[in-house]
Amino acid sequence: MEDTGSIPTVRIPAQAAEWEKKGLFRADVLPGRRKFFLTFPFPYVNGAMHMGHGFTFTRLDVAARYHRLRGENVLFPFGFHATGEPIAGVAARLKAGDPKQRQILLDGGVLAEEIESFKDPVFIVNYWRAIFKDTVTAIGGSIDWRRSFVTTTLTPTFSRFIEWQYNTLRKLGYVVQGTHPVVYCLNDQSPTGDHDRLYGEGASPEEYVLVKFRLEGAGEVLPCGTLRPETMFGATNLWINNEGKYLRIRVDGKEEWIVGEPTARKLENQLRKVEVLGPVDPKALIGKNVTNPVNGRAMPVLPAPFVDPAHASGVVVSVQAHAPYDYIALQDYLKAAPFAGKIKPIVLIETAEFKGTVPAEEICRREGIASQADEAKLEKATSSIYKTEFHTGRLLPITGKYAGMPVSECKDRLAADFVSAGWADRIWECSEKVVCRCNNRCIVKILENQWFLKFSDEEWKARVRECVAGMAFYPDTIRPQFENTINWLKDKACARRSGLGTPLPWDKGWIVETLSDSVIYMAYYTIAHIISRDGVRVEDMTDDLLDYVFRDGGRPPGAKGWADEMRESFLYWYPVDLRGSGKDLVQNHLTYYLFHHVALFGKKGWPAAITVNGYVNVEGEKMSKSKGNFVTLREALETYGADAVRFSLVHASDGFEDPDWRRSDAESILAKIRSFVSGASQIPDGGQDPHLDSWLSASLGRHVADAAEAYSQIRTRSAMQAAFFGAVEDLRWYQRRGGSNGELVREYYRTLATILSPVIPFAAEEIWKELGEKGFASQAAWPEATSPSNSSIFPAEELIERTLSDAKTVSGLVGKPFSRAYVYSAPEWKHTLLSVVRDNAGKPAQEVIAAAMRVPRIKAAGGEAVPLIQKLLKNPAGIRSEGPNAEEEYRVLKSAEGFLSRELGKEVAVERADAPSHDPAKKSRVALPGKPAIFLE
RNA sequence: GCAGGAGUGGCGGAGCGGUCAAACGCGGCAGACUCAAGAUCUGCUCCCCUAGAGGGUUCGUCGGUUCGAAUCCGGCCUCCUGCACCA
Repeated sequence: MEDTGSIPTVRIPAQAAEWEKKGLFRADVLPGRRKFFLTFPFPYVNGAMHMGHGFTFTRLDVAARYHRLRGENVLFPFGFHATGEPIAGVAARLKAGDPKQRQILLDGGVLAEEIESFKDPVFIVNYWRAIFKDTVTAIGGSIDWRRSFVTTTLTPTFSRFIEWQYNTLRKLGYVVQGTHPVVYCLNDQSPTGDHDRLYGEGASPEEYVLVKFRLEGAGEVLPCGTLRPETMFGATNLWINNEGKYLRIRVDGKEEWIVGEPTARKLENQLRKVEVLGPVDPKALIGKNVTNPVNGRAMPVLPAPFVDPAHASGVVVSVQAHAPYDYIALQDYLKAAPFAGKIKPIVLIETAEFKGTVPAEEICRREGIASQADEAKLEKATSSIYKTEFHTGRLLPITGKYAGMPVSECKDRLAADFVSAGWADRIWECSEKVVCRCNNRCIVKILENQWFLKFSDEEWKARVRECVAGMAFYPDTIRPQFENTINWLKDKACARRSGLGTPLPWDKGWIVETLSDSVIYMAYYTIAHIISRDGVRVEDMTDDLLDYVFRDGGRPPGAKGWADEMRESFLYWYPVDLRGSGKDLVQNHLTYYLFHHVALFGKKGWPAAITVNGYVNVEGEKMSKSKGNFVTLREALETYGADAVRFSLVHASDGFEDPDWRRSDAESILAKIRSFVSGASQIPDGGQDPHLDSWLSASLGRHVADAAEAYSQIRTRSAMQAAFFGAVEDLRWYQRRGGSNGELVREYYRTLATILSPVIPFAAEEIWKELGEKGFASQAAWPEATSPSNSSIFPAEELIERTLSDAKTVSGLVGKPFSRAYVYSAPEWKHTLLSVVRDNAGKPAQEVIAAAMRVPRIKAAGGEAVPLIQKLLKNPAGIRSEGPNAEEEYRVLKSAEGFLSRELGKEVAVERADAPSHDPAKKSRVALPGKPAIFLE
């Protein structure tokens, strides 16, 4: 990507500039060397990066840097996404002089004099792209920038790559043309997605059965929309809005229908031929009779102000017995028109719950529903009856040949029968009222000749499942979510009529839609640097050539050397070893990513691992501009610096819970990092101490191993707990204990600088330089695993820590001043007794006691031994771990006399409990292995 | 509504069948250092008993399995994510 030049942006730390200048993160094919290829979902370039981007990105950058320390050849590229409507929309709104859009840009940090330029979508793309690149560089992103690009025709070679992708998918039969219902705005002439809606988010197209009730005499059809065709056997009357507008129309050149006014256009948009014959006065229909097609019964048309003429056909069939709305409405109507009293509910479904009752009447009685005004209750009652009847209901004999069938099984069959008998038709309607942002009520349109990705294809799905089974997920708990998404995924429209992007190569009126051109661009990264280096021309990137590069196609005759290099590069870098994103992309982008990879690349190219993270909350709340807790990454970097931002983000969550980022944490972490760095610059040297030195080395070894384990699974919080908090705490303890081996401590810092460099690379480099190391911490090798020189080293140190803590507790509890402390280490027979109890774990107390008494030294202790055994048996926790033996314990404590004295500020004497020189309170008797007795005097 | 995930201290969160009052971090309290503040260091920090190292109660909620449950199973409540032509 060419430099975008002079757009003022984010301050780049000198260290980051140096890494870039030295090309530390440029990765090229190194045959034989293990590689690691990871990708971040390229951001959509229409606004600043925020903490959410920062979190997902940092987790990946940490992984990149960790794998680099592991000696792998790591490729971490970064691209930009511009496909779709929003960018074009910003430019268009600005051109139209929309003041809101202008304000949004100003709020986003755009200078007033720059606004004019935002009328050009290309400028918008370049503007944000430059800021993104600088932000990513400033946060310490270890990116190979040579491979950057932006989607859409702005990068003609990328567009060519997308053309190849779709040509290939089509050849493979995965792109098909279809006809599909969508929620649609006739005013905007486009599908209305959730985000384009004023009301009706979540609503989707739903197919109604239109039952054709014929007017007596004239013979026009009053089609009634219903989702419960089975209840037609119990229809009692029709409802029509006597105040509404209705039309007489001819449908498909045949029947004449009377429908609500909007129905005409709906049907037209659902591939029906509609001829409007003129208006109809609904009042004229009131009281007339219609014939129920399913059973020939006559029933009246009644007036109903609650009927929405714009919903379905605008004419509604009433089922007194099973629809609470209809039941209550009729009760109301009867008050005004007693003649209708002869209308009786007809029960046609039997359930255990409503046996022997008229269900609608029954539920209204139970719920105390008295009028149509009780809308909330009616809604609940309706869905309750529906569920009960659908799941447990059977049709009664009145339904003729369907008698006895469960509702859940016969519903679809019955609808199909009605349609084929000519009794019914179908119409699509939104599952709830949808109003477009342009304030127009949406309808369902059946789009013809739309291009789809055939995600419903079972054979394709089976291979994606195979791919998932072979993949690693971090954390693994998201795996079921992928499996599930594969199961329900249906065909996906992959092209739109407007916006930025790449036209479908065979049907240029369509542009490949934004989620559909961002699924295999990882493969493009493997060749992007060759394209820009050699200035490869679009016309040379033919389908044949790309087949050769990516799909083992034969080498085209005229292929140049760069083509071979591309192929080698692709084969070397693929598959993607790790892709990470927020959890919202699991059910769409990440799953599509798997489908496309499975379709286009051989098994060796299938993704290896995915990591998913939660949403960043700020100060305990979801980040939002209106709450005032929206934090841009740039602002955070300027306030706290890259290391503190990275550390605080990455330390806020391990798995895919939503991390909570707080400024106070960032501040406190910043202080800790500074203190850590300054510790490395002033290392005292006081010589060796064999015990303490080997304890410190062993502790470090443990932290290194824990950190490696955590890093490799992207458990960044745990990694920091080991590599930072744990390690720093141990060093502090070492120094407090009197350890001061300068050489060892330097080595300690050097190791920490290395293992912390994935998260705090800037501090790591600073320490690296401070210690006089050559090169970069970012290029160091992960430390060798070490194991402790002897197994009791940790228990021994824990003994000291515990003894100190106990002594302090006791001294606090005594409540009176003391001048000397005596520490009595447990006698040998108690250690022996402990091991006897341990060896006999699980046996009855009598047996354990008997076993202990067979040991002479224990028997000699007599009366003291038995209560002790009972106590140990009661609290099995105490007998689990193995510690130092009696002699070691005494030695360890004795050697810590000086330390304990310093800490307590009083003279401390360590003695053997079985031979105390001074024990007026007989405290030595309570000494236990691992828990010496303490006496303060 | 459907699918998946989650509910542990003042807070963020470890733990995922027995050393759990619960790692680590934040916040709070006390002490050291400082003229002071900040930073740093050292303790304490669920509740109830007991106060010389102790005991008990708790892990959304109600049940169940088990010698033993925060951990496994079922019901309920609450929250998060997605549900498609939209990035």
